[in-house]
Amino acid sequence: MEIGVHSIGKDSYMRSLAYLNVYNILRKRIEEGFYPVGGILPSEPSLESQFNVSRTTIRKAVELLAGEGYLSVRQGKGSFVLDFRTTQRLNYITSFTETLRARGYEVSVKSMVIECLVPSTNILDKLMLPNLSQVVHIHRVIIANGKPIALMDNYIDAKIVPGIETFAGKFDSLYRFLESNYNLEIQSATDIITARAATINESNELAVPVGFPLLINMRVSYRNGSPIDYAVTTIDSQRYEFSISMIGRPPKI
Amino acid sequence: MEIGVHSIGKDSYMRSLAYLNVYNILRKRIEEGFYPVGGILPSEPSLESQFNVSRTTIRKAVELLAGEGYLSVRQGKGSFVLDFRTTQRLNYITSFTETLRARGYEVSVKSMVIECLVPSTNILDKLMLPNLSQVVHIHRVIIANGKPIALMDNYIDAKIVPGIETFAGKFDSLYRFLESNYNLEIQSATDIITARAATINESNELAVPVGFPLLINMRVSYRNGSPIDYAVTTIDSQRYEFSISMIGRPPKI
DNA sequence: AAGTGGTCTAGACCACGAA
DNA sequence: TCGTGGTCTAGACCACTTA
Repeated sequence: MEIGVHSIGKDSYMRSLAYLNVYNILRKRIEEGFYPVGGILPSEPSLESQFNVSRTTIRKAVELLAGEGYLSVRQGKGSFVLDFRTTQRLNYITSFTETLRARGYEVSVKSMVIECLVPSTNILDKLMLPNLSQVVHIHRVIIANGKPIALMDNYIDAKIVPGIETFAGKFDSLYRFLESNYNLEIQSATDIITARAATINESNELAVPVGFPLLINMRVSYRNGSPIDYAVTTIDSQRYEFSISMIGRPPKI
Repeated sequence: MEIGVHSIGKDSYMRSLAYLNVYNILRKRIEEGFYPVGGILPSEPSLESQFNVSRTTIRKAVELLAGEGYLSVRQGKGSFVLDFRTTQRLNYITSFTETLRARGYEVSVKSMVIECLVPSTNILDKLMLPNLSQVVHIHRVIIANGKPIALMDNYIDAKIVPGIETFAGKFDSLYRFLESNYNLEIQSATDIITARAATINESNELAVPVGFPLLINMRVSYRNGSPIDYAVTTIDSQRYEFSISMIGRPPKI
């Protein structure tokens, strides 16, 4: 198997980094059963020569796969292929609107504003974008059973969603929209959940008193290890809860 | 999902791994303000010569710190010290006290009350116990760095933890205690996270104003499919947030 | 142009697990 | 003992930011 050594410039998403190439090929082989579930990956030295790259590169690819639940890497034994189809059911990524619908709510979007701007460095940090990058900001008010339940603010690198302004009001599940229109399939995400008191603006948009406790969910969504979307969801705490299932104890240090 | 991120600094049998040493020293400097929040870490080449290790070692330490929310690492600019608040990765079942300790907090328990009672039907439902069952209730105030951070209320079927009253004040990680003293290893759990305003009692115990937003975590822990523990954690939202990592999209319907 | 982090190489030795 | 992953070195060049 040959790996393109260097392809310079191009689109920032077509860059062929060696470890990403290895990662993508290995992942495909796992998903297609070339490396069967329960089986063992070739050893790292073997992959080195197979892909003609250094150990560092192999290890970075394997680390990504292990982090996403494809592999269990054990010193002295090898890297075992996990049943990714079941592990993914534990904490899978759900869009907020999809979750509400699954709970039997009648969901709609009251208003949607799409604008292009240069956001705060905090948001650029989350998206790992350089200074002064243009970002698309989508603001929505989510209505469940006729009453506002949450505010959603999404931030996406403007380069990867050209022309998205023309779709204002024409979608409500952003994930599904990104998948079908831009071929941007989210693979992993990290949420941070906290709580705080409602501001005046929020109390107006959500129809709750000022100071009312709100649930805040900040999510960074990734594809191939790169952040795609930063989403802040501001939720009426009286009408929504997060539910999380877990298995096992943390790795011992 | 990160692998092996929760390195504990003050481990008694601390292996002299170079990257862990660098990690611990840098983390300590950040927590003590030697590298102030908003400031910038010395460059990686500078750290190389300062610690007399290779770039790989420095990068691994920095990667750990970034993964734990201490640093924002930006190409071409540097590594910036973030305003870290404690976060919990929920992919694994973690005890609240264990998580706080892993983040370098000085954790103690201000008061612990263990009592035996017949709880509300809501709690009996969660534990799948018949009406009028006796349940052990453990109430604790968790102190982090000298200030109350959370109230913990655990409910356990009295039959499976005989004599637990005699251990009042003698443990702080309940999971570890159940594992070692009753051979009750938790295998899975489901959390529900919500938010609400602090009551008068809660405002007294947590030293926050009445009406202040609190994070509420309700967890049912299972072993062999049977509920073992129902835990309600009532948390100062200014000092703690939950972190969840997810993989993949839900199965299509 | 200079300095930063990002990637990568070609080695080396160590710690662990199985034969 | 041998093969596995875990750690580490001393370089090198690339990509991004700032000046």
